[in-house]
Amino acid sequence: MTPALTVIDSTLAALADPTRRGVIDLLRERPRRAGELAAAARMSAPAMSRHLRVLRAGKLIEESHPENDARQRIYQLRPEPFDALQTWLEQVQQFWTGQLDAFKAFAEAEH
Amino acid sequence: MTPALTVIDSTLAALADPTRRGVIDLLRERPRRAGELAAAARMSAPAMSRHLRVLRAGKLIEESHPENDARQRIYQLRPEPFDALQTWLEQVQQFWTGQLDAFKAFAEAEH
DNA sequence: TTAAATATTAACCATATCGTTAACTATTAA
DNA sequence: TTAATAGTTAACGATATGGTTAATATTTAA
Repeated sequence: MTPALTVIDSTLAALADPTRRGVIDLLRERPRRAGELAAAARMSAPAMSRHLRVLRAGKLIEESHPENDARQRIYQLRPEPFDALQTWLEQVQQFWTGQLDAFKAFAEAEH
Repeated sequence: MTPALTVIDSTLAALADPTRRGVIDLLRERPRRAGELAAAARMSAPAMSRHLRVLRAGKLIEESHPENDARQRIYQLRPEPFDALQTWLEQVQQFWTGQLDAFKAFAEAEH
């Protein structure tokens, strides 16, 4: 069993949760504070905090502080894991061309 | 919180497990029997059977019987969920162009 | 300097997930 | 028709996941 790359493992694990995909959707528009995200998900701050930790660990988001208030944490998307996932997806999708090849070989053998 | 499409929910949930991604990788080459997949994953047949059920439920794979032996079940990949996932991924990745727009607007306001 | 605000980590609980072995169904082979 | 084969479903246990509230920094405001 070829182990799929560990990189996309944390990415897919992070994306498997609907709350975290909701965060991704929100961050597509613009960076947001942790509190905003918790409110948007109608969820306690600690619960969101842990989701953000998972997204951070998978490097899907990054954290920063606004210059005026060091208590707040602003989160924004990072493109790399999505790029890596897309690369893997494209590989998988090539199975279809492989299917064509297999059919071609089958037709050859058949003739 | 915009709920991300339910379609990709079962897809991502299915892909979040490394064993199931291993199955996907194997099926990229060619269709396989349930028993082959269990052996490749060094896992009991019941365990693999349930992974296959998850992949089937998400329509990532489909089942068929060989014409000569109706006991066996052959599994092969289905492209649709991967296509849907790629579409979602592309939408997410457009956040980057959005970021550029935001920067442009910021620069305008700055001038 | 004391209180409020922002967010995290800690502790806890309910449920889901993933593996095992045992039991069962369906089909093929002896 | 009886036994073997291929696979699934059932039952169970260990661990992971995701939510809650309480406690803990840390920074800002009064």
